[in-house]
Amino acid sequence: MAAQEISSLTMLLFEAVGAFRHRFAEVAAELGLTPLQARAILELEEPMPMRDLAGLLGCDASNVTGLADRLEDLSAIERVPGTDRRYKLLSLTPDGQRFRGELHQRVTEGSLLSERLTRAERRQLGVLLKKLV
Amino acid sequence: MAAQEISSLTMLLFEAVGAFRHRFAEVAAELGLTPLQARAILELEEPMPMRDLAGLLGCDASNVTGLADRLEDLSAIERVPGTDRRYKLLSLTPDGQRFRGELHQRVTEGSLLSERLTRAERRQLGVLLKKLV
DNA sequence: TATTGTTATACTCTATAACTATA
DNA sequence: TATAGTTATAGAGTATAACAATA
Repeated sequence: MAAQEISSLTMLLFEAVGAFRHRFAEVAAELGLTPLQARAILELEEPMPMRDLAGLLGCDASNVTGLADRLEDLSAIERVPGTDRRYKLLSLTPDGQRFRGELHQRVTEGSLLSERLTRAERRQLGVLLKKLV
Repeated sequence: MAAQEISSLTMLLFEAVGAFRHRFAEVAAELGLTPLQARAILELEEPMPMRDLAGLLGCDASNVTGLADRLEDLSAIERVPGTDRRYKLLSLTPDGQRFRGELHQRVTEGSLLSERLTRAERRQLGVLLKKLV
């Protein structure tokens, strides 16, 4: 039945992401980062307003203040003024870029995505997930 | 490049699950449950040892003690002895079954999984996620 | 010895509400 | 008025370590 199907699939999604969450937390910890800090660094390919980062992280904007503070303490980012003076853009420093490169590499190494899925399946998964965000 | 692909897909997975997390938290709150309590109730289709539930929830077994305590306070579950006296099985009560039915229904209503994906795509997503857990 | 569950604890993540500054 | 960011706070989730009971 359909109802069962949807909620079972929702549970399955939660279970699946759990495995990634653990591995990701390990990788982040190896670099002295919390998982959320690591996610932020990976999302900051380009400088972006704090509010946009909150959107990508799926958390309230108020939480990004402290997150950005700690990333500044780590010399990973800096706040740069936007054209509109209300905005502060978060921009990776050279140290932040190095964090980002390390994260990319370590997240990739031994990922379930490469161990359990073929390239075609990963592409398929990407298409499906993009429809959901 | 492959490295980029894997970590981008990982980030996408985190972003996608975020939308579900918010909706799920709302539904749980409507019933006076925390998201984790709601997940536990949905996982407990059959009675299972506390440790097994920890596995499904992706958290340390130590956290299930307090979780089970609160679900007992809500009359949603009871601890029943297993054959091996070390085990305690968590079993839904009639109240717990009602919670479970409500959760199934509300999680399904207006789910992104039905709004954004076709039936075939949901089946596809299910196959891919099962390979990852 | 090994495994299940419990307790205590500390840290991380998260939302809400009230605030300031800018538009 | 509306929006971006900040601050303070409380609640939820999480792992670690040490422990008792059972196998």
